[in-house]
Amino acid sequence: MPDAESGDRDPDQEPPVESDELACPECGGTRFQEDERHGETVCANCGLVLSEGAIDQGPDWRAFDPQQRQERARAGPGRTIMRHDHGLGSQIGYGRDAHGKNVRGKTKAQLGRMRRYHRQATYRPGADRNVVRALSEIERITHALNLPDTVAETAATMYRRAQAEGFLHGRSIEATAAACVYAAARFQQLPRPLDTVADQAQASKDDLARTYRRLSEKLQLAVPITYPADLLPSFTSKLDLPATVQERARRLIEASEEERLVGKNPASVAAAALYRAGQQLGHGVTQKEIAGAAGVTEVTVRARLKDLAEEPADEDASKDPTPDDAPVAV
DNA sequence: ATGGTTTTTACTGCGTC
DNA sequence: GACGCGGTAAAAACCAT
Repeated sequence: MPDAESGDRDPDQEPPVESDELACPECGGTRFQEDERHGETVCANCGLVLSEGAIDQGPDWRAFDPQQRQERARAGPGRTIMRHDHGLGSQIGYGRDAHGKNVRGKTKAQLGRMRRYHRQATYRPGADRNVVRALSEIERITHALNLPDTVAETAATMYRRAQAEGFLHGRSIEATAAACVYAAARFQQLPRPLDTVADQAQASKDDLARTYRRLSEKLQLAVPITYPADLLPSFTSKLDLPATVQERARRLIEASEEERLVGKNPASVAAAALYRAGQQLGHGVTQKEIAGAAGVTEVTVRARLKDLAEEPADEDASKDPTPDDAPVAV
């Protein structure tokens, strides 16, 4: 039976509910203040500016058909962290001036020179080329892990910070990029196990673990701990289990004694919970399958089964009031 | 480096299909 | 006999100090 206070877990930790999209990379806080005037989002806890220039990324015009779209478009795509120049680079075009007239002769030659200088000035081969490589690696890993673009963006921000602080010296871009994705995923409560990330990355697990550790030290990342429940969705979809199993697994974890689960690999806890929930609901998966999905061994799953509650916590009545109880007007 | 804890590896036995 | 499951012992990995 679950104890009375099982409803509110981790009393010492702030409940990560205020913002379900983001946690502050500095302090892990999840409460944010919007500074409209400056267009900034600021962590309410430590004051770190999380995003600035929070401009409306969409166009300021509307188009109702492709022709209007063509006519009204003035600017290129929106600002994005996923380009080495944030998508804001400028280019000097060919052939025509601002009035649409052809340019020739002296002016044309001048434009050519300007183009060359511009290119040389804006595209710094060293740093930017590496950023380009890192960003494409971040994007690749993120997608391979079925993580949303917001994770890639957080990872990209982290990577830039890492580079700005000289973290890259003597370290591989690939491992650092992967470490950023791993950390960013955890920040957004969409953790992936370390070895799952390593599988997709161009780095060994050891390499990734070491790099991640150093990275979080260097950037003072307050990465929130991984809750087993956060891993459930990923495993559930891997095994094609119904949502009811996932929900029951979540309640099984809730009903368990917390002391027995701390320090244990959260993936193993999630795996055991899904296994037991599946059994109880007649959607049996084998220990082998669930262990494979979670990246642990069957032995470990069995060990966790002993730590896990036998029966799920009480149904959260407030969440979905059962229609049967509702008074029926005749 | 060290020592405590957790996880993995390897192996065994039992029941079921 | 193959498979799933449960267990154990020892080695390996991990982590804080």
